Amino acid sequence: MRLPPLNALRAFEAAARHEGFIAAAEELFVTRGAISRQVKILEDHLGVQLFHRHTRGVALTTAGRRLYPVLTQAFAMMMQEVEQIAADAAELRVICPPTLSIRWLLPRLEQFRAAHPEIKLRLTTDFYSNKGFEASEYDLGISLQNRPGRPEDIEVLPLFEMILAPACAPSLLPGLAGGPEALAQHRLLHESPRRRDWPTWVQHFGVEQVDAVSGEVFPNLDMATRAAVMGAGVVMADLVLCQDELARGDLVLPFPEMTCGTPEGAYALIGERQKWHDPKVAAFRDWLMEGPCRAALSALPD
Amino acid sequence: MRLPPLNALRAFEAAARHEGFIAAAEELFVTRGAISRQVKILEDHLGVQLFHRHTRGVALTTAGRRLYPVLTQAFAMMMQEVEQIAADAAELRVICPPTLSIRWLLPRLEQFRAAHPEIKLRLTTDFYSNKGFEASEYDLGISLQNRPGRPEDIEVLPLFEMILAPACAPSLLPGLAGGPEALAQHRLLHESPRRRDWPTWVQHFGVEQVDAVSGEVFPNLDMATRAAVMGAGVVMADLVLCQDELARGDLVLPFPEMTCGTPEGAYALIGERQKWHDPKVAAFRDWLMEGPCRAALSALPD
DNA sequence: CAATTGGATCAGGAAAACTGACCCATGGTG
DNA sequence: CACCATGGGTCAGTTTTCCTGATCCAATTG
Repeated sequence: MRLPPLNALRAFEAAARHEGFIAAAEELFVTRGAISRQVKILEDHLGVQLFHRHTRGVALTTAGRRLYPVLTQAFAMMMQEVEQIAADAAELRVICPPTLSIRWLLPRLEQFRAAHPEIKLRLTTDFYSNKGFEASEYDLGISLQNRPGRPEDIEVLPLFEMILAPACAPSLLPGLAGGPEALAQHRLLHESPRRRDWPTWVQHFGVEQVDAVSGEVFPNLDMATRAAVMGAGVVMADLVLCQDELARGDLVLPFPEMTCGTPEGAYALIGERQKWHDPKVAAFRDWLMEGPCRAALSALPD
Repeated sequence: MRLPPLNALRAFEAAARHEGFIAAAEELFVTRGAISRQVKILEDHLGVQLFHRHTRGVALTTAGRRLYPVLTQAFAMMMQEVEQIAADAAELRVICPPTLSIRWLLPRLEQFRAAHPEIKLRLTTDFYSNKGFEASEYDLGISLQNRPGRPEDIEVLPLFEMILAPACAPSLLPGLAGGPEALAQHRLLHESPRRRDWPTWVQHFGVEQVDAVSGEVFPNLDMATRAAVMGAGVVMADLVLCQDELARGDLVLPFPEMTCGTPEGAYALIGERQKWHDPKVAAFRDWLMEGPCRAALSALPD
């Protein structure tokens, strides 16, 4: 047998739940006549009375009492999942590494929220591990462009180059007037044991006197930078992420001409290919390219 | 949020199950365009893509993979209950006591089935206990008219009177020529320890010499009657239920004028009032009154 | 005993669903 | 390499379903 008309099932369920057609009609935003008719349709389909009709109100028959809870449960199941999926779909989940998040993305996010109030953006500030997409925990991530072992179905959109240059508090400037070799006499500040920014720069410019792994280590570049502002040493700064300190003069570049990139390339927006043209994803992507990225590029040399 | 259009849910479920719109369309007896449209309606409602559209076929998205099994289960739940209820509704469950069933109802039932092929009649041949209706095990019962403690909402339709008269094999007739008192010299056959047919008759005609509870007991009147045919004794026969034996001369009535009724009254069709006008119940009732009952009445005296 | 309540019914009209013809892109085939 | 078959998208027009709103009806209530 074929499943009876679904609207009739829903009308019956509402009528049974409310123990009356009028209340059911109100719930479903229709008239009593509509409920009356739908219930009759279902009864005809099943070949059983589902309600006893009294002059005042209705009462479930044996068959009706049997059908009702099953329908309630089935509709509840559907409803719950549908609501959850719709709620999740309204969200855009983004993960961004700490320094980039706190120094660049987060301050600009209010702009995005204002431009797209319909999108519930949820930002996670943390380092990204590939399993975030597999577990469908995140719709988008910000990461570095070149990463080994990235799955084939991940789109990568470069945002802006990471440009490195040593930076320190103005008080340290005199001690570095002698040129890059003078760095050997200073404490180097590292963003993490994992990243290789000092070695990259030292190797790029062949400053052999400097021990590129000496100095102090922080969990992220933000903290290393703040330490540098306090005069604790020389940080290998990212020109974009430190632009505020540089603009204010809290940090200065002892060797402004000696900048280089990294093998990891630019910061990049990454996301599963299948979600790449999702409207929310597209909105975030477009906003990022139009606003924050353009601003970032203007902070870079050349 | 409101539940999305149910037809869209059904279309999606079928499409997901078949992994394609064409197969889903065939299942639901519509065109592919209809499925395509319904799926899109659901996607718009949820604000999520449910299928990835490839040039050849479709594939569920994360959201679709999540929604699909829930819908399948919910529809299956509904379907199962609906089918069961419809199947039960097509059945008419009747319970009838053994002797009446085997000697009267069952032989005539083929007639009913032929007249109403759409009704799946299921006969239970057993004694009736009131809980049969409460447990909605039976739609109709055949019982005796007067029974203490019968609930108020049970309809009772008398069928035909139970008329008692002693009956025996022709071979015993000479021994009873002396009149009812001669019964004292014969074995009495009882239909059950519960029924009081011999005492009723003996008391009605004041045959004091006869011990109305002596003799042999059977689980039902049918067996007692068959014993009587074998010459095992004298049974207190029901004229209607023994009409075949009487007509064939296998049994004879030694005192044909001495018949009486019982305090339990007529056989009666009983059923819950709320089911009394159910079409299947009405069909059975009407058939019973028109056919078998009329025939039964003609077998009775007066 | 009139007013109210809760449902049944029906003609007419609104809304949803479907059809059928067309389009498009792709992958296999002669 | 052209061509067909496949599988889906789209849209105007039509069918079907569904709903409305008015009218009945029967029983309860004040």
